[in-house]
Amino acid sequence: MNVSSKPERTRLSAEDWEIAALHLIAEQGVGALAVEALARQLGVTKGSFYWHFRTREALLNAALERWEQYGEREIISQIEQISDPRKRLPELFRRVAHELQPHRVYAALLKALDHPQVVPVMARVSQRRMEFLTTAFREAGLPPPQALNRARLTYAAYVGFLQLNFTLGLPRINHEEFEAYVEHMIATLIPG
Amino acid sequence: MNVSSKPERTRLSAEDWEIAALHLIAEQGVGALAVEALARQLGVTKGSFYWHFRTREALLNAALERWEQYGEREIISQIEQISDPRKRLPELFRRVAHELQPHRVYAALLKALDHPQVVPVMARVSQRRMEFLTTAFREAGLPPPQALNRARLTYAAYVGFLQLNFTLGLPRINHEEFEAYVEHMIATLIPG
DNA sequence: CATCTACCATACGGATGAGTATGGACGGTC
DNA sequence: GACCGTCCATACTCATCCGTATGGTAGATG
Repeated sequence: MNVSSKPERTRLSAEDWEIAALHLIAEQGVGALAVEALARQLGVTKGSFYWHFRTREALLNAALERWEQYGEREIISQIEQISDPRKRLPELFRRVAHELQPHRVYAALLKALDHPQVVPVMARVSQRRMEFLTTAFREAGLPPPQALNRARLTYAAYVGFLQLNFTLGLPRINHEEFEAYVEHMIATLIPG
Repeated sequence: MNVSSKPERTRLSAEDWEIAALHLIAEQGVGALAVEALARQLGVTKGSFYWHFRTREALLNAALERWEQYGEREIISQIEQISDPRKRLPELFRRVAHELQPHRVYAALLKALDHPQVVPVMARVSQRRMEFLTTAFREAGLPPPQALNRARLTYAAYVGFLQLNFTLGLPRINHEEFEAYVEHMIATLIPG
């Protein structure tokens, strides 16, 4: 469970590089993903990297693919197991609000949409979430066209919150105030 | 009315560089702001740049200051001249939705919040807009705490929409569908 | 124990971009 | 028309980072 400080004389695998890359992306963004910096952080040199990957692009693609496969879908599948459809959306809102850590990668990738490699990944992920939101709003009682627009509005609020919070830290909001904000979101966006 | 193609043998001023920098930021982001690239685009070389500015950072700061001073505040002051407070918010929503071009710089800066120079600028601008929104929601009939949370929600939706639209182009939405979305936002977020 | 393979270090080449040094062109001023 | 300040070109240096070439080591295998 060491992070980076110890020399830790163990050989590395491609997975190690991908995971380390995702951590670095989450903390410093896609632009900070440099092979020599990553190598230093892992206690090795470039010689190691270029044995596992052909290029820097290859690492980024592999990390993105890993994130899309493993780092996702848990929340959606958990919410889907809630029997009462009307309780799903409030629960979704509260969970996302209280477990923001897994969303750091998404927030970082959101700021890197000028890199052509991340666009298709983000398009797929966002599309899946949007569709999930849309059906959830339909099940909550909204007619189809309104459900789609409400999903758009909700997802935009989610994305904007990530930006304003992680990187700008604008709301400058304390804990209880944040709870009130979440409940306000629920009352405003969820019908019934 | 030439843009950049003609040699155009006129001397440049610091303002010219700042304006060109803002255009480049709006189109390609802060990361693409390189002095040699800007010089080529303006038909000169680096020698010109380093006469007007001491460093690249200085140009970025000057461009950001210019944007904060001139490129802003028009919308807010226009909206404030609407006599009926309850008509201000719908009008604000519709104007912002139909004049997205001036928001490109804001969207680009939103993705560059890891650069320490842009953080204070964005903090000030976002803070001003948030306060304007908060009072607008109060004037629209919301009690103060709810007005603040509604402003947070609205501004997050605005920021998220910029991200999902300009760079991801996710909604893939046509014109009439977009109009319906704007009206849905108005109906959902504005009381009364 | 010899060897082979997976993993890594070292040392390079090449490209890019920031910043510096210096000289030249051009218009206004006396 | 000589002079001077403004604006720009040219030609460097320096640092960074990607990618390559090549040799070395540690553990498994026969």
